[in-house]
Amino acid sequence: MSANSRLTIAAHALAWIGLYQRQGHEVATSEQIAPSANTNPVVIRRLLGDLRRAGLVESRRGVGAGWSLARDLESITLLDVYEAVEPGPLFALHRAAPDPGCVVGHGIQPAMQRVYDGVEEALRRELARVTLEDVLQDVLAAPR
Amino acid sequence: MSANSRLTIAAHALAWIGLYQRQGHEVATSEQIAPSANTNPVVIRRLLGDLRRAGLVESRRGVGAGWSLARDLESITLLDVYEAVEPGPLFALHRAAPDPGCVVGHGIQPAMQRVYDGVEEALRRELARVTLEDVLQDVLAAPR
DNA sequence: GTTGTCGCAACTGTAGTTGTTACGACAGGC
DNA sequence: GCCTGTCGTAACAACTACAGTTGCGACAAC
Repeated sequence: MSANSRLTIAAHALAWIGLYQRQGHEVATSEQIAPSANTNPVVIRRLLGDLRRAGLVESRRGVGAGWSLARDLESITLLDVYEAVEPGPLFALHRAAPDPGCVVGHGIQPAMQRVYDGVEEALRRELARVTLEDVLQDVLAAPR
Repeated sequence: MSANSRLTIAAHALAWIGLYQRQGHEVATSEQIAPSANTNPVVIRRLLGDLRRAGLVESRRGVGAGWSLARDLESITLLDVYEAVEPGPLFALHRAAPDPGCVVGHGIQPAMQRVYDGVEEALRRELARVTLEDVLQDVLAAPR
């Protein structure tokens, strides 16, 4: 289906900034992060812009500018990141409204919406269980 | 994100066939189902073709042909339908492989894959809880 | 004023989904 | 044998989403 990697790249950028700051640096630039994720600096800036609007990171402009975490990695869950970078619902209802004169067409949308609400809730619970600190520790524990 | 309605339309078609058969008809045609879902018969045939490959419906050709359920609505869960019509994973990893020389780039993919496996498992559990009989009953209970 | 970086708009390329047309394959009725 | 209705499937266009790229203005430190 979607094959959308926004959440992956956003988590990558946050873990990178967190690790970089622990090594004593103040800020990280999109030009530093981009090669690690093998993408373009503008892609990083777009995603970090979403995260800034959600209050997860801060940016400074001018010479010596860059990005820094607004909250600890322990306090940021993947659900926070997901909500910041993924706008729409997981599953869509009918693109064009079904026939309201048909019994099925009339009742199917609320029925499916209830199911989809439950599915999204389960997905959110699962994402909320993992913090970015967990992700970073898992990354650092990877075999060389 | 994806805004993909394949699961919705597939469930709609199955509920429609199930209800139609309970009204005493042998088979339903894609031309009958399509107007109820407000889409094209070929879209219905494509989705029902996926469901036939998964063993959920059967099709007959020739005059008087059409589609019929291969299993009871009670025994078909939305997970069965999801697996039949949705090919790929929910979240993708990096489109281009991250820098293996960077600590984060090296360890991020297995770390995120573990998270995504858990999320998909939660989604599957949730979809498996709902049968198409549940959906049809919910549809029939909708206010007029 | 020079420099380095973000902020953002514009455009392209690629892929997935949907909608549509067309036509062959098949099976039943005449 | 021919006609008819339906599936099966290919081909194509339209639309959307995301990724990638370029360009340039805004801003702040020096």
